[in-house]
Amino acid sequence: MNQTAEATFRALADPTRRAIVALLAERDLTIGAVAENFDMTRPAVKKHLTILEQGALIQVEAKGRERINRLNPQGLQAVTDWVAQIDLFWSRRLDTLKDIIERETKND
Amino acid sequence: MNQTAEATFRALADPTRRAIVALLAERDLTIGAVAENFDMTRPAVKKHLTILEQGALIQVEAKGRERINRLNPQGLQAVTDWVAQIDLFWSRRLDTLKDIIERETKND
DNA sequence: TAAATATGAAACCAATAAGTTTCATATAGG
DNA sequence: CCTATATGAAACTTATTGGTTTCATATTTA
Repeated sequence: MNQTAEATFRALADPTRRAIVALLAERDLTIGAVAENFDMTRPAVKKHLTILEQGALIQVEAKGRERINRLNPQGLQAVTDWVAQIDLFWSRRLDTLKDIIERETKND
Repeated sequence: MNQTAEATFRALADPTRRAIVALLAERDLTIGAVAENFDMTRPAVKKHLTILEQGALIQVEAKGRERINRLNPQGLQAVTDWVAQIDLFWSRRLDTLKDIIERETKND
């Protein structure tokens, strides 16, 4: 597991941050616009956005005095990749079990 | 997002717990056997296992005085489902952008 | 049945996380 | 230029988390 995946899973642990990801999947938003969707202060939302950026889940583009927050699919890919790796181990194991059963059946 | 997914993301936030999931993808293990793989006390590992169970990432089977910990693919599925939903929003958005560009091109 | 083994659970501690308030800075607009 | 707007960042508070030690309980097994 690389450093980015570490930060990515940490970022997704919080429900507010997952909600922000869902918001940004639909449209790019400034920090203030994101904050309007939550019952907390703007600085709190800004902290969440920083953690999402560290987890490569969003990218931030400076545009004048605004900061445009945009979803970065690479972060989600890191999650998908990790799950796929676990699934691979798991399926190999099921295959082994199937082999064992088939071998035993053949010996009947 | 349902309650299980909430607990699942929380469970995966910790690197030790992700390592436990990777271990259990290869073979079922007792609590003690899991603990042998980490530089921490057995009670600490047991706490991690409890959190993984709450997140539906593992299932625990009592067998005499032992507790067999087994991977539960349903927990991973919850993660995959969430990512797929975000990807869906994102791809819809790209489609919309593509439509806009095509429409503009047609007007040239 | 007594000793060893595997686990459960409570009490406690230090670090981190999530939120707040407050103030500073940079850009837009009239 | 002056004011409003959008954000940055520090300091602080409280709750949660991840870990420990300690002791109790339930099964095996000699």
